Amino acid sequence: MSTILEQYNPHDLEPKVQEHWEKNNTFKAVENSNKEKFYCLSMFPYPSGKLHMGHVRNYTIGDVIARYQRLNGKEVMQPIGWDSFGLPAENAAINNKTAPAKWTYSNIDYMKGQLKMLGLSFDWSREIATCKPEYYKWEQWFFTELYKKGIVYKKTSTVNWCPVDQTVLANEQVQDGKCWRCDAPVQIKEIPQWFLKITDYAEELLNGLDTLEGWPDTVKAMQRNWIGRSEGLTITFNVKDSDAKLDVYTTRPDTFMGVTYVAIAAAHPLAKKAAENNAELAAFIEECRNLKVAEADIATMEKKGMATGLYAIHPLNGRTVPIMVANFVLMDYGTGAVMSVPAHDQRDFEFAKKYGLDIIQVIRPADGSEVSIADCAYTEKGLTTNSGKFDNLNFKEAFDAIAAELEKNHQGHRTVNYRLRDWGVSRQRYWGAPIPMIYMPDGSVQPAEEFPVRLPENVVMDGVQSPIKSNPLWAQTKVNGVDALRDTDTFDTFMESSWYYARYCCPDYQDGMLDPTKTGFWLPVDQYIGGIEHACMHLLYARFFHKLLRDAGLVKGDEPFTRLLCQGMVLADAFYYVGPNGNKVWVSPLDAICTRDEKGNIKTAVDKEGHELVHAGMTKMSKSKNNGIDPQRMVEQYGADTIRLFMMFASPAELTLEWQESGVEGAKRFIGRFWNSIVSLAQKARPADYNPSALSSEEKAVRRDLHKTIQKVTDDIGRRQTFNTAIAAIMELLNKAAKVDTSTDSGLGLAYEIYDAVVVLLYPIIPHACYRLYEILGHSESIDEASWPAVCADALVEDEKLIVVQVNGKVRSRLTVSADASEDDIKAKALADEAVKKFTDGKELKKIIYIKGKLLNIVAV
RNA sequence: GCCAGAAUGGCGGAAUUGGUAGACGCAGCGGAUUCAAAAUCCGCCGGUAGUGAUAUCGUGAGGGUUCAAGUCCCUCUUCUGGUACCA
Repeated sequence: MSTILEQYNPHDLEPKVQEHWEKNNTFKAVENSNKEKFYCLSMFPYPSGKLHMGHVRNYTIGDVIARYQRLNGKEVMQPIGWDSFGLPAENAAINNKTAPAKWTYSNIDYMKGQLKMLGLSFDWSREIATCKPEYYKWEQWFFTELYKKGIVYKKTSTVNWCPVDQTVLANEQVQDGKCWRCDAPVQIKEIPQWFLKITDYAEELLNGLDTLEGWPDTVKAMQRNWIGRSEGLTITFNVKDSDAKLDVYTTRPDTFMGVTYVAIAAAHPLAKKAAENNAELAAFIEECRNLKVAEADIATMEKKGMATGLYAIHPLNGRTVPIMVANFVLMDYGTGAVMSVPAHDQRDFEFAKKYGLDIIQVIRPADGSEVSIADCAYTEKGLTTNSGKFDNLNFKEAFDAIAAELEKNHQGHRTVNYRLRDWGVSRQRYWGAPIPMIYMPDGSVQPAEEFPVRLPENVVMDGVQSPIKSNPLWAQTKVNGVDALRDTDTFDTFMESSWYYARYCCPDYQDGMLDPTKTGFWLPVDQYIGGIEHACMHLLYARFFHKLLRDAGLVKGDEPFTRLLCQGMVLADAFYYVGPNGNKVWVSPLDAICTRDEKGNIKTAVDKEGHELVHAGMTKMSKSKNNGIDPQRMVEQYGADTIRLFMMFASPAELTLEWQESGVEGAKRFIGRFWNSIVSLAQKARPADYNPSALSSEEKAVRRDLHKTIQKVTDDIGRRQTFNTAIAAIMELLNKAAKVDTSTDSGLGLAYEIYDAVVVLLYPIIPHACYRLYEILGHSESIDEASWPAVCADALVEDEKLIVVQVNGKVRSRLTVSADASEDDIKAKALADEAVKKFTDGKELKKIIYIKGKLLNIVAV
């Protein structure tokens, strides 16, 4: 027998195993299989330059599920590609004096190598990059089809405008209300843009959530709130001494008699008209432009307003109420006007107090109690009061009565309203798919007919203007011999990510956007995995697109993703110091030298150059905060299996994961121990005849643990998706297995049974090590062809059970009883127990609660 | 602001349907091995009182429901994600 035992050396082993997979096309997914299909998809990455830990977490989770399903006999498709259009490429291109395309393609190359190092079981033959014309041409085609169907329309909408650079800014590019490049205060500007009518599908998108049993409730709740269906009233106010009318929408018609003013957007036509003869108002309207378009900014800014001098006439009580311009009312949303009931809405209340507007209480508590509206609005629903003939009605009665009255007068009607807004897809940027629309000299618009409308890749970025806008030649085209101009805007990149999952089914299909046969086979995606940050936007857009594709006959079924797992962020400590210009300079946590208090919290930190650092806490790993931990460096140091194991063990998938180097060390030690156990076991040949029923009772107990563990790991990975507890259960089992005496044939047989099973249980998580260990255990076929271990029901039978005995809810004793002990036996034994008697002596037994096979609680006073 | 999460030992976390709080791992401490170190192996490891058996307190804060609450309900605090042009 050889005395040199094979050492665990991931740097030697992992590339070899990966080469084997690549050579054998092990993970190529085929449609003509007799196995059940399983489509496992992780959200594709933006090729930012390097893989980050968020990617590693995402793809490791996906890979564990994919490999688990393969072991369970499924034909698994796990594709990967690149979400390769987007803003960062433009910024990087400027910084690195290169073209976005070149930068993007080289990033893809590099990151592809990094993904391969992780040993992920992707079918690389299906790789997609969305910035390639072969991909986006179909999106452009589909957009023109949607245009023909009336799903696409154009309207003006607001953007962040830098008046100095004369360019549109993303919300991200606005910092403290100023342009990130030139520091000029940003303004709101209205420009014409293309929209997709997602609101036409609002009801279906909302109702569809009820069918998504495999989605987390939290995501469904977020989408429900995002769609924000409400039932209310659209009410028309006449404007005093004018023909103009104002439409408002309210979900609280019961408060209607308490309206004391109407607020309109600064961009509202009435406001503009009123400002013509009012310099002060014109100045205020101008001031309202100094804003960011982001909802969070609007919601938290100081609420300001100014009277227009115009009055609206209340349709039911004839009262004239002032029309105010308010900075928090936006023309984009709803009708650009809102009715205000300060007595029963907190924002209206504060606004009314500030500008001396009337506050009239029209709702009182239903229980008859008094409520003061001196300090804040009363926003509960109750009974109407001070409402004339509508008095003493509850919410629904008041709603119905007021709606009926307004409908009779033709001044209002019931409306179902959605918070969801139509999807604006125009971007004034270069690095995206050109919008395939053409403007004719007569002002008409028509869709392009040839695809792709190609984006030039060899361009020079000036840092301000899109190259397809600054080069007038690009837009020039001819339609039937007539000179015309192309749209120079590009698509929102959420367009590409809304249908990539379907294109993976047929990445090379030339005859159309999608091959219905292939999508029919693979769709829906059985398991989708991605970050919770996409809960509302990407996941809603993709669901919407799926319905559009369905209506075009390109896919079947109503929903694209059957089961969804939203992984948490990967966090690391972030540090910065304040630079010479008052800017924050972020320092990598690897370069921060910390002192900690007795609780282990970071007290002070300095970097190598001696800058005193501010600890910004554990935050999402990001480029902007320079707190990314480089996965490649980690794989080079520890091996892919160790990184995979740590990621799956350190935290449940849906929660945040805090990067801790010591935890990685622990993961590596575990693999090493597991390796050594198997290598030394394999020094002894398998016993020829292994008979589990001949095991000693101690051995039987360990075998029971093995089969309980198989059962638990199956449930944890397959149903619960709590990979961390699956790993903990395996560790626990292996701690016990290490104590099995292998000097007897029965013990040796048991050890082989355990390690044969555990190698397969761990294969989804640490595939490289398990690949080799399976060989070392003496199996002739590859572990890639193995099957998930089966639970042996006989092994699970227990002859004893543990009953916890409580007195008044506190644990006082534990009883081991035979498995068939009756409730009365257990009660008698518990009451006779010394430790129990100590707490029941001299007391009256009120009752005894027995939870079968688990617990007995004696209530004694 | 609004929507959705999260908070449990020194740390990451476990407790699946209201039923033993702290599984598993990290760090730490003690020991074995070693010339020594690394690696490895064994043991201990929430607070307080006690030599100990044990008792008692303890799951962000404050209330409540229950025989029983980390878990359910109400109020609040802090942190995280999203908030429609970052992806």
